[in-house]
Amino acid sequence: MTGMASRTRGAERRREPLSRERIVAAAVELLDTVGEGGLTFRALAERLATGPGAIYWHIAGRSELLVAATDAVLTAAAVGDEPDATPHETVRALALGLFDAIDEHPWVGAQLVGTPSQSPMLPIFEQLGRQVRALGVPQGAWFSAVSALWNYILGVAGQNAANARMPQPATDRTAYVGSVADHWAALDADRYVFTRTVADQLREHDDRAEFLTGIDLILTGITAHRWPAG
Amino acid sequence: MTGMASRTRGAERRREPLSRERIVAAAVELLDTVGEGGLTFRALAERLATGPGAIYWHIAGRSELLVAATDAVLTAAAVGDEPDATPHETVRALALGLFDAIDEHPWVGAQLVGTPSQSPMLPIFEQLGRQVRALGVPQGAWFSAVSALWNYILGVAGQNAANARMPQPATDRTAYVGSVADHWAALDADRYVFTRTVADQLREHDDRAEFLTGIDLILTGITAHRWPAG
DNA sequence: GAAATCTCTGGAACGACGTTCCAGCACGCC
DNA sequence: GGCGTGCTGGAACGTCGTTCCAGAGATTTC
Repeated sequence: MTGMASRTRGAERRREPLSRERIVAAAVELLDTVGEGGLTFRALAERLATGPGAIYWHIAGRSELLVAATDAVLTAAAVGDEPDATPHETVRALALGLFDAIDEHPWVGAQLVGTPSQSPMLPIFEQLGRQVRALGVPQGAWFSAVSALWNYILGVAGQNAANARMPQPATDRTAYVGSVADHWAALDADRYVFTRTVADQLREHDDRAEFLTGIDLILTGITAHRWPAG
Repeated sequence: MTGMASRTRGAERRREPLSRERIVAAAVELLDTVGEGGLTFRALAERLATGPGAIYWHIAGRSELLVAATDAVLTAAAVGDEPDATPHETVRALALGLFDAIDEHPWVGAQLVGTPSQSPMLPIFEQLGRQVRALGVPQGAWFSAVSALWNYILGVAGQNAANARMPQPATDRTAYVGSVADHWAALDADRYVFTRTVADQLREHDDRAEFLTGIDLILTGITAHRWPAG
């Protein structure tokens, strides 16, 4: 497509025309810089040098824009599967790809937990399912096993989104975790024995490694669980 | 202006004054009947026969109101622990209590995933932690093990909240699940082999039982996992 | 008992939002 | 030229969270 006026209009327009892709790209940029609440049709219009009404010609509304933005980020972060990897490794790679995408764009996490199984997630669900099948889980338990993985991943996604929303957008994350850990360590000694004990583990933990540990945990459970006959 | 008799009968009490509790109770009622988006300071004021400004004397803002409503529901649903129960049974009871509370008030699920570890959840975290400890997990892995349970529970909470938000508030849930299952069954036969296969499991699954299966799965993983030395 | 003070009320108003409406532009086609 | 169509962008509508404030009761002070 060297597009020498093959389909484009003869004269170059003054500005690049609006398009669904340009709008979605601007929306992702806005979401990344100012957060979920910062995505406004007015701000978006200003960034695109137009008015709010023009955007509605290309996109039905705010929710469709959020779905499109999520889809754009997720398909860009899609993981190609290594043919020689074990099911365990493949699940880890899939989950890590999701984690990193959500870590980079926390609003994606909020969007994923806020809407029921959406189209951009279906391929990931499928890939997870195939690995579960390859782990030798009996067919009657496929749905349960994948659901466990699924809900865990969405839970972490939601927590990441919530953490990114809480303090000032630029506050240091370790400082925030540290303040929560301080709070835990100062709890009542009798009623919160356990929480006090793990305060330091909270302070020093690494989100990404912890997420992977949870994945391993569930995979261990999936293979070790005594599934009901079926 | 002849109103000398503006005073009501002596026995008739004046309208019950506003109070934080009355406001929170009305908010929970509103959230249960019209959903998360239906909680409006104007609707709340109308229900309390007052103006929006009066509410702000007792409660700082919308988010504090949501936290207070969540706290009210969660403390009302708190589970007392049976002394003779195994750790496994106790975790199941705790998780089920949370599940049922969220099932009855789906907006609680959205609230829990939308805010970082909040005060009303700390007791539950503590109780979960004690059971994990009782399961024999090495101390260095306490935080990881509880986090896995935690994130799974929050993931299910978020999905429940999302499901309750999607269709018309009164639409039958099984009909909705059925339509999703139909969609899954009609997917491309090559690219979605697995998803097609589990479409019927999705259609016939029971949310509550599935949730419990996931809990069992993670508990199995926690006890069977080869924790790193520490 | 009058006046001052405090607590609490509720209606009006502000600014921002999502969304709709519509007058008008630039083009493709006759 | 005229005309229709695809697209633009600014104005406007209704609703939201929130703030403001004049004042009603109740309570205290003189």
